Amino acid sequence: MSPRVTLTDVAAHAGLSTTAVSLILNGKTGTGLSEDAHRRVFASALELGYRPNLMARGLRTEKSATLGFVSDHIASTRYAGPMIRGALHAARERSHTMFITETEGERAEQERAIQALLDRGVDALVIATVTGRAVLPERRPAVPVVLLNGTSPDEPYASVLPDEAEGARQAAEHLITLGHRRVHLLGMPPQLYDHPLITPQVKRRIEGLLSAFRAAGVDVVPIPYKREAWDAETGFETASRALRDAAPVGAVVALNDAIAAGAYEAFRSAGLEIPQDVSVVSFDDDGIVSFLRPRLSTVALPYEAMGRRSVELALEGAAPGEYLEAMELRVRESARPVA
Amino acid sequence: MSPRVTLTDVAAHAGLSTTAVSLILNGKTGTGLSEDAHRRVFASALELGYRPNLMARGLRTEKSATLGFVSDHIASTRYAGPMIRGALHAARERSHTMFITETEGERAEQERAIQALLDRGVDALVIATVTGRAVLPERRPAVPVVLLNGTSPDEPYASVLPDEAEGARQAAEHLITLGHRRVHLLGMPPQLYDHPLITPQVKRRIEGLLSAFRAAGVDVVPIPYKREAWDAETGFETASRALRDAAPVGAVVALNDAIAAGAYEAFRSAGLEIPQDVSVVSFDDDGIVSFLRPRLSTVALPYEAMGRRSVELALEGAAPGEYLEAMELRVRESARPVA
DNA sequence: CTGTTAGCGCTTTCAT
DNA sequence: ATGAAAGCGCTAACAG
Repeated sequence: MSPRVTLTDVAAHAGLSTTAVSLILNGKTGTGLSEDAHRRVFASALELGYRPNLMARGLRTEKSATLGFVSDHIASTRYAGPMIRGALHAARERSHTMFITETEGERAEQERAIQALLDRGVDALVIATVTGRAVLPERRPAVPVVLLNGTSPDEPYASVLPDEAEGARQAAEHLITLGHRRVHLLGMPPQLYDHPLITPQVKRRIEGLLSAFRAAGVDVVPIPYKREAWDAETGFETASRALRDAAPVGAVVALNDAIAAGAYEAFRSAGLEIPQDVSVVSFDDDGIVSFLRPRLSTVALPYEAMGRRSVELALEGAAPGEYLEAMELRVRESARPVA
Repeated sequence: MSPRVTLTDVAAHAGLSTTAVSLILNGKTGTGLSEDAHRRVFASALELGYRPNLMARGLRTEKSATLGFVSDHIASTRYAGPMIRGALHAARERSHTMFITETEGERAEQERAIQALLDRGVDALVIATVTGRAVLPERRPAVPVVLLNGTSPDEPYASVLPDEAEGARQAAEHLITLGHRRVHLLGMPPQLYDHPLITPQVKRRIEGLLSAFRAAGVDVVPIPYKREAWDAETGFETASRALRDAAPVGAVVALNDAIAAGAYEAFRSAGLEIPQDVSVVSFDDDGIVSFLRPRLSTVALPYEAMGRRSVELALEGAAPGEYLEAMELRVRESARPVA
């Protein structure tokens, strides 16, 4: 409708030059502009409803107050949501606006997305993954890039990751403190390396568990998965196998919540009560298993905090390296002291 | 790193003016520029890796190839995901990039978000809601706006909605075709108007059901909810009440999937088999109840298609009015012919 | 067939 | 204490 109000309009209305108005509106200090000039400018801007044209400003300053969030998946998983929400909040607090794109994990699509964002002058890029495996851009963009929930094997990028080692330590510590001296690990990979499920994060989770238990002299019984999936079915199967081949089972660590859910089933079918007969501790705090009773004690993935952190780092152009976000054990009712 | 390649660079390299290059690169026709000029320009652009600066272009053309998606919730619900995905796809197909913001349904926050997006020159806005109740902008923005999954009571906006009336008709038709002559409606509102749960969409769902059943001479038994929530608990309670106060119960329509899930429980506790003893049809096709057995026959909400449609309409500046997206009955195993 | 010029709205030297 | 002028990269009248 009404043609946009520009700096020139405000200047005319305030009886000053655009220079003066720009200086004042941007809070530039040390420009001996009079008190009165300030007053007039603010009044005019307010009265006319002036809003700076950010594209024009960006053209001049090379800053767009905009950033790009490139994610492999956003709709198809419940993990993306919290990361995006955290990122969105951090961006908003810094008066930035966020472009979001979804790449389905395809390299070509990601390149297109990054290019499209760069063409629009984003100030920074966060490349997020829900799978834990980041796809790196072919050429390093000219703006800061941070990897969210994914690592860069060789090339140095800033990457935000959950502190799996410390989270694992807490899970182990919990069972140790409760007096358990023998613990089954449900969903262990048959071998630790070069396996599709084993992202660097997962490796740290497992190694953290192992080293904490070892340090405490706790007996660890790995129950590897057969199917390559960390789902409820695997949980059911590994728990059943533990009961059959490695009894007695007094405490288990499920490598994620879905496995824990399956294990619950298996233990129940076997007539065992949780936590009276067997203690369960798990990872992720995945909302989807909130229906479990007794409620699951699990180490939460800090997705929202990670999302937030990623844009903070991106906007301040943080140095390459790993930025770990704390994982926290949420103690509920699925584990208790050994009888 | 390398300073950005501009139009001027390409022009110099090709030995032409920026005008010629601009014309050629934008595929402007009818500008008798020589074949040779075309060749040289494309070659130069390619060789130098030229990418147009979209902010500069936008400053000139008033088009940014950008749009804003303003949603009340994105992380906290599983409905937002598909809408966003659909919108993202439509935007990408049209070489547009999408800003996403989350407002928590707060008017002030939404105003801020809209203003921020307008400041960045978005070409259009889609205002999405997962609650079904759109918050309208205080002043109508200067760019096209479409409401996604929400209506505008008074002011005329383009709004994309599920075709609830037709979806309801399909659900009713299904039971009618199976020979049911008496159907219980689980989760009916005590009165149809001025009730918190009753968005215009829901009203159409209910009225669609009622009119289809009435037309077929089917006996409808409404079982209103007590607690104001369409959740599993309400499903359990209404189904139990139907059994107790309005037996026999041979077929029910649950007003959404959560209610259906609760009803499953109630029927089972009462020793009834689905679908042998009672047929169940429902609405939403909410992934979260995919665990139900027998699998639920339900009328799917077309969220992804709606998301897609919303940006198509926004980008073409569609006229105010309602744009309905088809709902589809997904026939599975929860209903069968009357004995 | 091709080039000159102006200008989008803003910031930023540099003068005064 | 304030303003003139240049210029960010692009497009579009208008001339030749």
